[in-house]
Amino acid sequence: MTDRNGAGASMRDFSRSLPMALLRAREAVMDRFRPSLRDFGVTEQQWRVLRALYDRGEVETGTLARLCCLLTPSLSRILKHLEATGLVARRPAPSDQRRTLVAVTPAGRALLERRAPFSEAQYRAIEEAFGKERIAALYETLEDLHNALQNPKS
Amino acid sequence: MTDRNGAGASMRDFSRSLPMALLRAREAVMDRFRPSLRDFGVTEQQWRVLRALYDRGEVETGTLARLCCLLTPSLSRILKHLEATGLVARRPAPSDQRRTLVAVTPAGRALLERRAPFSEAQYRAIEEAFGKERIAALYETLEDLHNALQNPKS
DNA sequence: GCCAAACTATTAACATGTTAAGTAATATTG
DNA sequence: CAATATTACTTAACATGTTAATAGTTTGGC
Repeated sequence: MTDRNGAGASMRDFSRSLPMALLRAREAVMDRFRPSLRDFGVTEQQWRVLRALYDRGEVETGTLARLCCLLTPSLSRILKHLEATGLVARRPAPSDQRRTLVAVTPAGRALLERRAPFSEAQYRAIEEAFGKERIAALYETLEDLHNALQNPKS
Repeated sequence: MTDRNGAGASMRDFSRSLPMALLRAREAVMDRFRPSLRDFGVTEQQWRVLRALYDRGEVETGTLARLCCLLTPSLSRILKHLEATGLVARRPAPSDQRRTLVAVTPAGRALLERRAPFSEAQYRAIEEAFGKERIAALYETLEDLHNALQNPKS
């Protein structure tokens, strides 16, 4: 009996929590990116939205939420803020008035391109510290894990 | 030139964002745990706090924050809530009145032990879907990544 | 064409993430 | 030992996470 709480309750060691392990790793990575995000006056989530729009052009809100791993209520507020600061533009979809199309503005694009070099520099530092091949392998493992858990036995 | 935004800006593909990859994987995992958290009326972060206290006994607030990957302002509010609902107890440290010691109460312990089996069942499902060995390897990779990024070149 | 059901986005309410400022206790220095 | 700096925690303010409810559109029978 190694657990300090007795009772024979079979509880896994807290250090073997998968959500915690993923969170700790992610925080270690984000600590490298937070300084420049702060310097450019955007939050992590705002950057994700701008980043996705830069790649994809004009997309629907729902699609954007999936791309950015955001829930639609959060995205709603983020878009309100980004629109107010002139970094994105919204318009109703012509074919379906329920849907909203979002796109990055020239000002948003300019911000993206100004910060990109700082972000890339951190990626190079991370790859140097951990190994480019191990990073590539990690991407693959994480995607596999995501796919494996996507469709439950239902 | 394959980027749809021209301008020659060298911006990595959004799918190769390490924070996004870690977040997507974590969300896929958390989706398995959220239902039972909801059933037991605790948030993810509240559970982390209870879980850490169950393992470690009485600990200082600062230590607890590090263990749970929480910032101290967040932990402050979480502890206020957990104390109000009788799941944890706080007292000033006898040797240093600045510090606060926190411990789980019997009610908190009871909650932990009631939910533990549901959590373990999900771990078994995840290990079955992805492979116990790959999970173990992932833990190691994530910890290595965390350690590699801990002490910057400074 | 009409009505109920399904869909999309938003708002509301409460909890947490993040940074800065504040408060109280301890440690340091002269 | 008094003035100062440091430490530990909390509060404050704004942004997001999460769930439920709401409002406007569209779709599918009938």
